[in-house]
Amino acid sequence: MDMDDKEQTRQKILAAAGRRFQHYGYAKTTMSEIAADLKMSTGNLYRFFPSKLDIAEAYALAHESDEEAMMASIGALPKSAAERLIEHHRALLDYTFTMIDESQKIFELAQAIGRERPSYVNRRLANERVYLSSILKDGIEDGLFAPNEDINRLAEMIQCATMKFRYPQLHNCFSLDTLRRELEGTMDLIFKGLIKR
Amino acid sequence: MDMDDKEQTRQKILAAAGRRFQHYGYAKTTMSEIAADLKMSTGNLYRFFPSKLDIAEAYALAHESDEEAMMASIGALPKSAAERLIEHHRALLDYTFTMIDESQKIFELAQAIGRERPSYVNRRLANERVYLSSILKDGIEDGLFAPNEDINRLAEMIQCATMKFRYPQLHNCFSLDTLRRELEGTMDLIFKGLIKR
DNA sequence: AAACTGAACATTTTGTTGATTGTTCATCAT
DNA sequence: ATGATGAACAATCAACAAAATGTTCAGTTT
Repeated sequence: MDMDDKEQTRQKILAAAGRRFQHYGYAKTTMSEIAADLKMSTGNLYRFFPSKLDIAEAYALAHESDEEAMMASIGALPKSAAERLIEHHRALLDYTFTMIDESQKIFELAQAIGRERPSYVNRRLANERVYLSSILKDGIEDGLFAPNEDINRLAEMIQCATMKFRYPQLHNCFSLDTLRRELEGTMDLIFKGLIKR
Repeated sequence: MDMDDKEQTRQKILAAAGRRFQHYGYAKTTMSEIAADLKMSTGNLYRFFPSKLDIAEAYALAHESDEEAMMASIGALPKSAAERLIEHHRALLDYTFTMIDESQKIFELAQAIGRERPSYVNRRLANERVYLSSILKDGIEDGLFAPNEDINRLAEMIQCATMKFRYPQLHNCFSLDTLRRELEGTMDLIFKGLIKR
C-alpha cells in the first residue's frame, strides 16, 4: 500500500465518520460503527488515525474549507476595507450561529474538540488572523486606517473585542437578531473610536 | 414578629448560608444544614426565602456591594475619563479572575445562578452600565470623547467588546497575564479607533 | 391567629452493577 | 514483510436502585 492508497483510505474514513457525526453526534458514533461502514476492523482504523478525537479534528479541519472560502471571498470583495471587515464578522456570526442552531450534533462535535484540543481553537483563530490582517493591511495602504506597526496584534485585538460573536453559545444569548445588532454597534465602536477627532 | 425581625432573620439566613456556600459550595450545602446552623426547622426557611436559589441570589446580591464600591471609587478617581474607563475594566478583570481562581466554590455559585437565573446576569450588566455611562458622560463633557446621543448604548457596546474579560473562565484562557495584555490592547483599540484622523 | 415544626412527597443525586467503547496487540493472511 | 484482524483490556457509560435533598403542608406551639 503506497502513500496514495493510505491517503485515500483516510478520506474514506473521514467521510464515513462524518456521516455518523452528522446523524448521531460525536458521542453516539462508535469506532466499530465507522469500521463496519467501511467493512474493515476496528483496530485497522488506528493505522490511519491515532484516536477517535483525531478523526473528529481532521473532519472539522476538512470542513474549515467552507469558512476559509467564505473569508477569502469576502477579503476579495470590491469594497472598502472597513466594509469588508464588518462583512467578515457578520458572515462568520451568521455562519456559526446558524450552523449550531440547526445542528445540535455539529455543536457537540465542536464542543468536544474545543474541550479536549484547545490548541485547535488557537490554530483556527490564527488562521482567521491571516484574513483579518490582509484586510487591515489594505485599509492602511488605502489610507483609510491609521498606520500600525503590528498588524497581526491589531487583528488579535479585534478578535478579542468580537469574541462574544464568535462563540455566541457560550454567553447564553440565543437571539441572532440581538447578536447582529450588538455586532454592528461593536464594530462601529471599533471603527470610530471614542476619542474626539 | 414585625418587619424588622423578619429582615434580621433573613440576614442571619444569608450569613449562615454564605458560610456554607464558601466552605462547601452551592450544591453541597443543604437547606437542612442551613436550618440546623440557625437551630430552626427546614420548613421555616421557606417563610423567608422562596427557594434555595433565591438564597444564593440574595447572597450574591449582598456581595455585589464590594464590586459596587470598587466601581464607585474608580468612577470618582481624579483621573481622565479614559484612564478611569480602563481602570474600571482592569479592576473588574483582576477581581473576578482572582476570586474564581482562588475559590472554586464561588465559581460554582456564580455558575448556578447564571444558569438558572439569566436575568440576574442582565441586571448586573445593567448596573455596571450606570458606572460606565457616568464615566463616558464625564469624558464627553470634558471634550475628551466624541459626543454621543445614546450613552447607555455606547456603554452596552463597550460591554460587548470586553465580554471576554468579564467572563474569563468561559473562554478557557487561564493566564491572567495574557488576559491583562489583551485587555490593554483591546481598550487601546476602542480608544483610538481604527480610522485615520 | 401567627410562628414554627418535622414528617411526607416528589424530584435529584449518588452509588453500584453490567454493558459498551476506545485502544492495543498477539495473531493470521497475503 | 506488510496489511489487516478481532479478542483482550482498561476506561467510560447506562441503567437501575437507594439515598439524599428541595419543597410543601397538616398539625403543634406560643
